[in-house]
Amino acid sequence: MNTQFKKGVLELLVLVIVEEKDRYGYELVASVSKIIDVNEGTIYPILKRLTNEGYFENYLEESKEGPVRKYYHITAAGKKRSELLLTEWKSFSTSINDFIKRSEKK
Amino acid sequence: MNTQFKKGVLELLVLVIVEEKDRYGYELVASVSKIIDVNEGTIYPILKRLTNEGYFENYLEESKEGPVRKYYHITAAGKKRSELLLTEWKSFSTSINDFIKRSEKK
DNA sequence: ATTTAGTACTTGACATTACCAAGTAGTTGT
DNA sequence: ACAACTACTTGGTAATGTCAAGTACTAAAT
Repeated sequence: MNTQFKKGVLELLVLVIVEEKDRYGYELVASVSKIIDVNEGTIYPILKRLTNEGYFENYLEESKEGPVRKYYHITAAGKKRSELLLTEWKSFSTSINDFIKRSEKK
Repeated sequence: MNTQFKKGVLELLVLVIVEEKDRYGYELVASVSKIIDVNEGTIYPILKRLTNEGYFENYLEESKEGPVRKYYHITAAGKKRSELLLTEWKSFSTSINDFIKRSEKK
């Protein structure tokens, strides 16, 4: 799958998934992977960035099945960011898909 | 509009528009701008790249309204590339939009 | 007891692509 | 001459995803 298409969209997916409920990184990699193929080394830096930018807060919790998990919780700013990206994505993908439909009719 | 969303998609738009008929750069900037906001300095490098990669061929033609125009014509490889990107885009945007719809229902 | 597999996170080097800005230059109308 | 529009070029920058390698913990198999 074209790597370029994912740019920006992964951030949106991560925001939406964490907004639903608190998640830890490894879990997120699995969740996002169900939607589009993605790499561990891609998701973790996004989590770190979104935390630095104030969209997430994190806390640690022990696990019975492995090492400590770092959970991410969305902030108010994160919810705003999520809504903004969602709106932008819908408008963007609609524009592109409408254009494609028009060009296919010809 | 989120710059990142455009990555890869501009190449697709350019391919589809040139596939329809031969186009010159300035015209393409205008065509793509009708679909999504885009910069001159973004389109010209894409044209150069797609030509270097064998997806376009170009030729010059005089214009009555200004300097010489460089027209781009799609090659067989370009048509293949266009189809591939189109398929990938449709699959990608469908995956994302289906996920969004599911998450909004909850 | 040791190995293997699965869980969980980190990070540095790299590749790709869009933006911005500035520049060159032809044509037309004032 | 000058401004406005047409037309193309390019160098520096920013943003983000990939790859690869590494650290480390737990549980089950050998």
